[in-house]
Amino acid sequence: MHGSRKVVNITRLRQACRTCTLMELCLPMGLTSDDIQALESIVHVKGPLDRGAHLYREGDAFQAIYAVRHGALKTYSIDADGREHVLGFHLPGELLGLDAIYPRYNRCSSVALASSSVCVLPFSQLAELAQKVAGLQATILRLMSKDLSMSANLATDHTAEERLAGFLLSLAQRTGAGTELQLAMPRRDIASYLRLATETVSRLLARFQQEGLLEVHRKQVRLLDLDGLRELGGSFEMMDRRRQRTGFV
Amino acid sequence: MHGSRKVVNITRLRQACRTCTLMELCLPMGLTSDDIQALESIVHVKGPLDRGAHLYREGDAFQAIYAVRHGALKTYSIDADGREHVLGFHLPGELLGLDAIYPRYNRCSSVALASSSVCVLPFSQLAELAQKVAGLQATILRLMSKDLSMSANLATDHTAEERLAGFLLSLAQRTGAGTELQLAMPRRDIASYLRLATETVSRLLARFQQEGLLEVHRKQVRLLDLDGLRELGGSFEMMDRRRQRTGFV
DNA sequence: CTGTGAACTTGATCCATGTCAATACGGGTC
DNA sequence: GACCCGTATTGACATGGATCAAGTTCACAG
Repeated sequence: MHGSRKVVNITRLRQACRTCTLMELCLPMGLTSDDIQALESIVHVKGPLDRGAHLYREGDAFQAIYAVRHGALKTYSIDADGREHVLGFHLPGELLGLDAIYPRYNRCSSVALASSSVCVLPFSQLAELAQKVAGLQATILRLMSKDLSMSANLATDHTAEERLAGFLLSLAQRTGAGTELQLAMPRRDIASYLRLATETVSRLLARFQQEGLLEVHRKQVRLLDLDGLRELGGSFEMMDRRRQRTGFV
Repeated sequence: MHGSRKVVNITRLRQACRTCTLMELCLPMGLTSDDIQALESIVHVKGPLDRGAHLYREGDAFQAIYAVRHGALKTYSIDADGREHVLGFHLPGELLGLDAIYPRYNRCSSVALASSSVCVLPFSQLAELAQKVAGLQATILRLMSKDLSMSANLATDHTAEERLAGFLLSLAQRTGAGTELQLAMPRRDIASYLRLATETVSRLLARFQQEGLLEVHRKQVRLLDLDGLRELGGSFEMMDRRRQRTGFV
């Protein structure tokens, strides 16, 4: 764990947003080439983060927000009784750490679910730049607004069935991989995120499979009947048409 | 409904943020006098909205965000089965409509729970101004970040007991009225927001009263044992010390 | 003061989901 | 290929909260 540091730590690389396949999902979205150049000058890449490595921890002073480049991360907090609660999953192109702006320290921890890398966006510099670049300010506001919509979505679904179906649809959309899902997170994390027992997730997946809605084997999921799933968990459906991914990181 | 229009419609008043008792909670927070003057020039007051009057409806094009001046509003959406889901309550000093920035139309409706008035902040002008006034951009980002934290809080509590206790603590803090709460919303709305049955809310309030945690009579609630309530629903506790209200609208 | 309807409370019952307990699988390593 | 251990599945049972069904209280109108 110590000796591997030298190998792992390829941080502080400059990031070329202009050639990043995630450009259409991420902050540079809609910016001019000049604006993106300015953005690149304050961004650097961090990673790869091994599975289990933390990006930040609850209580850390707020310094930066992050954009996922590849891999997957989860955010979680530990409650008074020591139980872990998963607050969200973060896939390539998505921002991370926005909830720390207000309290000025992180109220949750963030850990890699698989080997991952992120773009680090030092917040004070980012805010300063957004002051000059209207399109950047607009993009940040829009992405934060999207996160607000997403949490409202989770809130609307109530039964276990609805939440799991909605979660799978949401994942399918966010990964852009069509109907073929590779779950980056263990059942326990899905359950925690949806506030269900691990066993319930397992049983529901089995039932969905019996009903012909999907095929599941461990972390491999193939969605067979999208309409059927939508009937169960419709509200998770997101509104973003641009999210159709074209490339892969 | 039609004839009363003339009386109700005292909209388009200019708002003097500088003398508003909510200044410390709302957008002008931390701005210079000049900046606030610029803000005032784009803000106008709308109201009073009678109980049941809508501020905006699901599907409306996104034009403005709103700051509650007095009263209380709820946001809700109607699902595919026609059931209403309460997404949030909005008290004086709080912003409303931020979730519509991203999709550019409102994904939920907003209705007054009691006679209310709001400041209307036309978004394009607000964004333009935030471009010039760094403190305003910072304030907007911070308030949006706070909303993200709040939704994470709701997500963390699981049992009915925890959610209701947390909700009451949150309300007490947000109203700043100490331990004396006047619930603006009916039980049905509390239940919908916390994803419980109305009867469960009623029973839990009765139980909390039996246990000496609070006194409740219809919409009047007096919190007697804050520590006891915190033990049940601790995670709702907010981090904002400035939220201690000094005045009243 | 009395009537009316909506909001709330209380009680009885049921069921979805949590909990506890085995068991099975599969990816690593040697 | 065989062992190992964390992850996932499956089963049996317990229970919190939903649902159904009366009542009760209160705000308000007349």
